[in-house]
Amino acid sequence: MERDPKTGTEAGRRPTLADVAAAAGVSRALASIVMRGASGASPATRERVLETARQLGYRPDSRARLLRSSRTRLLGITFMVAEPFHGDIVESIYAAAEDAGFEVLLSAVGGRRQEDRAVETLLDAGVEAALMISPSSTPEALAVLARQVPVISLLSAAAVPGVDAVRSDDAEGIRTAVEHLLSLGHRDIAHVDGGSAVASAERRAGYEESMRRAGLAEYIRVVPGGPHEAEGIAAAGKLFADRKPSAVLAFNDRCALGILEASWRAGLKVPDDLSVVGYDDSQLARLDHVRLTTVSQDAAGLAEAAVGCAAARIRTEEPGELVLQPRLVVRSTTGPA
Amino acid sequence: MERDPKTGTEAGRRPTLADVAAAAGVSRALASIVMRGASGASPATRERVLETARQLGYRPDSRARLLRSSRTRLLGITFMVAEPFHGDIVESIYAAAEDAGFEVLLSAVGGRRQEDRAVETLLDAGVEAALMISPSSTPEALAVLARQVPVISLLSAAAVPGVDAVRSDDAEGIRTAVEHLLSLGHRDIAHVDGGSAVASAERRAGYEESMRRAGLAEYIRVVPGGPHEAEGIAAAGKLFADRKPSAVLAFNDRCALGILEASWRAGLKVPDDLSVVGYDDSQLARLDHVRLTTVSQDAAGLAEAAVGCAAARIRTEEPGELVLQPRLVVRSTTGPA
DNA sequence: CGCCTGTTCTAGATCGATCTAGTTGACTGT
DNA sequence: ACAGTCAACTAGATCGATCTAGAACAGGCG
Repeated sequence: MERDPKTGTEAGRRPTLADVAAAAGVSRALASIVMRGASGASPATRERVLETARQLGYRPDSRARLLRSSRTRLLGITFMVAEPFHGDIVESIYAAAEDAGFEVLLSAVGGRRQEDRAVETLLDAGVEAALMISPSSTPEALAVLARQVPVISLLSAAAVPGVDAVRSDDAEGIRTAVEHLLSLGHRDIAHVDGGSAVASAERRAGYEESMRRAGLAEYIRVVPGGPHEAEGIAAAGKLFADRKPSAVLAFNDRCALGILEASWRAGLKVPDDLSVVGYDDSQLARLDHVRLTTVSQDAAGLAEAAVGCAAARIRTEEPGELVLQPRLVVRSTTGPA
Repeated sequence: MERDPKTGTEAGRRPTLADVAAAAGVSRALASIVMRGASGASPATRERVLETARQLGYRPDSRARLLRSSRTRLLGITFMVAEPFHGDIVESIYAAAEDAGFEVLLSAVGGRRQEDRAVETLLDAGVEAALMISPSSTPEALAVLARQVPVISLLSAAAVPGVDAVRSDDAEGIRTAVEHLLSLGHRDIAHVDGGSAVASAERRAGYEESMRRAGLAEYIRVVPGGPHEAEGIAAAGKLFADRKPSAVLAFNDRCALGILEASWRAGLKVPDDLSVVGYDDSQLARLDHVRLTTVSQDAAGLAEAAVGCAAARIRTEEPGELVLQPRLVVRSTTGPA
């Protein structure tokens, strides 16, 4: 077996804490104290150990660390690869988790792979909490899960005791969108809903109430839609065939994109002939050629709240439900009536 | 501490292998043999141990298993959350890995989080190989990485010794697309390239050669583009202002989508006034309202090849570069000239 | 009966870290 | 000078699995 004459450790193998300790002339325990920044080491030794660690290229083996300590500092996330907005949130969670001193483990849901399998993988890896984006499991399954590990549901209001939820106030989001359209002089404002998707009911209710409060009850028109482009297109077709409104509130960005495409194909100019508002402020909405006016769910804010919520739960506090205020982002798909 | 009278293990805690062994009346070692399906246990004991494990709801702790054994059976993947086609591949890798007996660990690249950080996380978790989708690291960085762990580069031909590459034959893919258009009677076929994106040069070269070979050298027209919708739109604008071709070959699906949108907005009918071909066969292309004719990179095939390649590398030292043949998927955006 | 072969099973070391319970030695106050 | 306090450090147990080496026991054969 080859050995590095300087360090005495085998070549090719990853250096361990014991190697660092031996090279620095201290015990493993002290080296451990230094590596995790705990108190109990003199500044001089600390410096020396850190320096030898750097020289050897030491990186702690997370498996061993996790095995021993109960605090794994690991957050698990389940998400759907096909959902752009999930991707936005995942990116923000990485940032928020890093700031909070957590590592992140991802587990994708979709296709052949079901949510329960995804969560199981995370648990086996030893995560301290599971952040589930738009969980599709039954309340019962979530409740069972929540007994093993703190569970935070993102984007959907989990009516399960023991499961915390972080989401934004959908009714309020829709209200700001309606107000924006009103201020532009629109009155004939239709809504394409999300069908059976999560949060669809809340958004529809928000739309209806906002319209009524503005004295536009007679203009209320809800067209059945869904969370994907195709459903937006179909809904737009129905809408145009019936009576073209001056503005449409879509269930989400993808649905709005469908409406935009249907408009272009029908030769309608946006926003001159039709104003369109989406929901989510996903990457899609921000693309140069779309520039969709949309209600921002503030992925960064949601992510930060979710990570904070997880951290609180791990400390055995009781956070419960957290509702963020959404914010309207005006871009180029809305204009005067 | 509460104890379950039946099993003798503490309530609330996850049962360990020792608990199972005690409950079944065998040694830990034997229980281990049974759990991992190794030989050396009588059928009767095997059955008994498995049954008690099931009753206790035992799940092996992967951290402990991984710590001890060098075979972690863990594959790491780096990918970009914002790329739909990466999502397709990730889903397929999950399936392929499961069939091959591997677990999958995801690490997202993008935004604040760089590729080297993402890979480091995977290494710390103990993956046996790293599958990097469209790696953006420098060849030097990849080479350094490859000395620590088998690295498989997906979608881009890594010219780094020690790094295996799994990709599809881009020139061939473009060729089949050109032939499809020729058979429909098209002659004025333009190409919107991918700018500085990976594989852009290969596809452009494939286009030029196919055109020349068909005796259509005079029709060769390459418009600078890029891998996103906005760039497709801009290129289409330039193309239509100059002289509208009868068909366009886009660098990828997102670029093709941009061209489609520009066409709709310009009042052009697809495929009557213009045929459009994409590349990737991502989810985007399959959406009902898009139905894009595209060159399929066969995410499932790539994933399977990559996982197989990783498995081979882990066992020994062989594979090198693997090139798959792409396949044209004809949908609704191409028609007779 | 004794020797050999092979199967079934177990004790104990081990992976790389953390954590508990000390030990050591310097410094303080009376 | 002596007990008491505190910071700096260490030995050894520990987490939950795997793995090695060898024990116990069966059956087959001369």
